Amino acid sequence: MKNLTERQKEILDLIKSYIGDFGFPPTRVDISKKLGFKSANAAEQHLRAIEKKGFIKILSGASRGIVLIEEEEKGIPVIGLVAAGGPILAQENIEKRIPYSQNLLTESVDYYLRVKGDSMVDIGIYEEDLIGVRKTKDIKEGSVVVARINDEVTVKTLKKFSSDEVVLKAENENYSDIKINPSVDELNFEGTCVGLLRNLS
Amino acid sequence: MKNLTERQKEILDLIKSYIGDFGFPPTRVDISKKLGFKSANAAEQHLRAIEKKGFIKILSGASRGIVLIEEEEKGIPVIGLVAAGGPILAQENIEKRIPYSQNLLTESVDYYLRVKGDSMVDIGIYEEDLIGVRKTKDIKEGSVVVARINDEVTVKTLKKFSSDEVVLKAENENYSDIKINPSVDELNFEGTCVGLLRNLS
DNA sequence: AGTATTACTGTAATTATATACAGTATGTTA
DNA sequence: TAACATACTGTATATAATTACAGTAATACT
Repeated sequence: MKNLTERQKEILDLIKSYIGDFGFPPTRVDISKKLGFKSANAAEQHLRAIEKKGFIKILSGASRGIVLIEEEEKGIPVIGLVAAGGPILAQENIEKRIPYSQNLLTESVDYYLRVKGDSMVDIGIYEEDLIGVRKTKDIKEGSVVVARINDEVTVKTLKKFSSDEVVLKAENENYSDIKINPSVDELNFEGTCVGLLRNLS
Repeated sequence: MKNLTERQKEILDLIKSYIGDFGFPPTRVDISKKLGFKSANAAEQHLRAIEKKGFIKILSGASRGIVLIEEEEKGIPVIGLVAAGGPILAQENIEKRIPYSQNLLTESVDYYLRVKGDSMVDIGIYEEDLIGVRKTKDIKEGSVVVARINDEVTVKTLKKFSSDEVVLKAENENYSDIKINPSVDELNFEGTCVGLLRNLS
């Protein structure tokens, strides 16, 4: 997918906002009026260029037959199992995507991670829950973090974070703390947990 | 807003599903083809009838100029505190609304209810969580329900449901079961809990 | 019995729309 | 330097689409 020129972006944005306003795409004349073209053919040729670059599909013969091609990055990915050795957000880990939800969780979420195991039940995080994760390096002691220890991804509370020792706490009395020496084990923080979703019944 | 006839509903549904498929509304000819009309005017007259009843707006002169009129519900309501004496979904109870497009839970949700108190912590439902509620009379023992007892709204697990006794269980060992005799106390089930949202951090 | 509503067919006119073809001009790539 | 992409104007035309007008027929309401 090639990059659009400034003008082409402008036209694509116009199409999107027109659809937002009216519920259907603009005609070539509509576009030309809004952008001040004196010929509808200017719009036509822009549309063809945008189609060629893969951002829209023009349905031949149909009036207003402009179909927006969905961008891949639409919606927040839901991660099921994380395959060892790769990044969390690798395509193979993405179960599905759910529409952006800024209004739902107050902080912005980069992805949802499906919880495996019962290590966090004491703070109400259960198996199969989806936790909303925000990718950030700015993690604090006391917050629930997504950590990767030697390629294994885990969700725990960050109890202690210093240069010579990191302690991750499972919120379940049956589990004991995980103590990590960062110079021995490979430790990465993938993000902080900012919300939770659960499907009941 | 008058009621639509069966045929008119069929046409309105067709319009909605067509928009879902293509991203723009159908023409009169499109509608006629799908429903087997031999004259596009059949569609035209149905559209006028549907417009007259307030479900769509026809933009004169524009091709595919059918605008769906949104029903007043602009999203799933979030209920904070329920004022005594009124219905849960009364305007005064609605904190905000979450757009349908952002529905993250698999089952359909009629509203979200903000949890007050700690009576359900043992199954991971905490104060300030939002539970997704589905309005239904079809409730089962064992499921988490939203009940109204003498005008007070509460969230509990339905433990026993028979004609002479209803038992609601708080999922917190510090609380005891609520036993209700339906012939003495007024009991209504507002719905079942189908999901949960939590904002962390 | 008369009027209105629903649910269509059939024809036709007007206008809305897509789209081809012929240009002009500028800047970028091979 | 030729070929190509971008960014338009201007004209023209086929066809897509709306929409008016004239009917038919069944059912409901007053």
